[in-house]
Amino acid sequence: MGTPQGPGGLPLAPVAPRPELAPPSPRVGEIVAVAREVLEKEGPAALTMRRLGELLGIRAPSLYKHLAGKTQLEARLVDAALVEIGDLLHGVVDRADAASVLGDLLAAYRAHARAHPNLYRLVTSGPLRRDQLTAGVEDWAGEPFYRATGEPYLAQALWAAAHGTVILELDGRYLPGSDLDRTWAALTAAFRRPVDGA
Amino acid sequence: MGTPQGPGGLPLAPVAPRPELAPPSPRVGEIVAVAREVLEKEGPAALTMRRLGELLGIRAPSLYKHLAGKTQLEARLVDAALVEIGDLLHGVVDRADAASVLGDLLAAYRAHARAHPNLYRLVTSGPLRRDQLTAGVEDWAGEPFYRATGEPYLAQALWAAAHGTVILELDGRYLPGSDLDRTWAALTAAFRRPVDGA
DNA sequence: ACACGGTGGCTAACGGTGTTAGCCGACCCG
DNA sequence: CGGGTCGGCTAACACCGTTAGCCACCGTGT
Repeated sequence: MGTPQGPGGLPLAPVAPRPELAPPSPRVGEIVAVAREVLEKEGPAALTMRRLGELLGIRAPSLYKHLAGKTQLEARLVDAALVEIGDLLHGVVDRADAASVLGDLLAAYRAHARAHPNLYRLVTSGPLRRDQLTAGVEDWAGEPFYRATGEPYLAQALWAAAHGTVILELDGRYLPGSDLDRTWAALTAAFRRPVDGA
Repeated sequence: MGTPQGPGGLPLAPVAPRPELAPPSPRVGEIVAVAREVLEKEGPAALTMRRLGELLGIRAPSLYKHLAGKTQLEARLVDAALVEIGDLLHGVVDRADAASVLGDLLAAYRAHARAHPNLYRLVTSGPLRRDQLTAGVEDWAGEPFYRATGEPYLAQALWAAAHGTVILELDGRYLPGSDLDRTWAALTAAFRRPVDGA
């Protein structure tokens, strides 16, 4: 079984609908935007209700007039980030041909995570409160891996492997001096091999 | 290149020395033991200086007579856990033959993480403070992946993939209803393939 | 024109966290 | 018997998320 192909030898077309996020009130949108900036530029420890208030010219308790709590705020960030990464990866798969999908997909996944490490960590680590998220957004973000592999469990394994590889990179867990490009090449080769053969 | 084999067709012998943890004072050992129990049985949120003091019949500030701080305590836990998992995985590789190493190794890794989810999370997530750890313990714990693959970067990729797959499992991140055994089978197959061929 | 109600600020406060300072009793050793 | 170290204690600090309650403003309906 090779890479799944739609008409013209292309990878599978998307099947999950692109989710539409509920548009937040202007003030909420502003808060979420500031929160994202704080998270990305100052790190997770700085993502504090008081810090957000400070940047918004407001006291921390006033934030609760707009948001139910910090976890809901984080859910908004996760929501938006999932759509963003879903768009990115779908676009990559759209543009790739059967021979290069896998490498392109992994490269894009890695690049995005490295460009937004704190956001990536927020999205992917710890238990996920699905009830706080927009329905379908998770499927949308993960689907490119299915489009690239054509088999749901291989897709999950690929996604999980990519996640593991990138999160360890972000956290600096590899042995010092490692050439991470080679690690990624080894990972890509492992998942490409079944495609070459058979 | 197939699975690396030592004399008799076995996987590579260990090369990193098994690290010897500095024996803590009795009281420190007691604290670390209680901390581990709290972490595993009550979760990371309960791993609190005050909670530890309570269980030890002591006030939280008194803990600082024995430990430099919470991060050092966590480092002790990580240290011990790394040795433990290293022993486990080395033992698996010792007992396995070339055909089954990979599957056995991944199965053992997964089983250990699922048996101690909170400890596993502590060990593997977030930035690693190498200066707080016993030298060599990281190498020791990771080496079984090298022994099973014979190539350092393939070993890193395999470890990373295993980590990603298991951490998403622990955090309940896969789509509801997924048969995780199949995901693991897909992962194992991806890394076994290069061994079969060539 | 006036009262009303919602919106979105505010302060004060609570219970929780890790951590520091400083006190002091007990114990061991010279 | 004196002194030092060890290991407990209380008080306190700064910070966290969060709640309660107050109030000014502003748009709307009568």
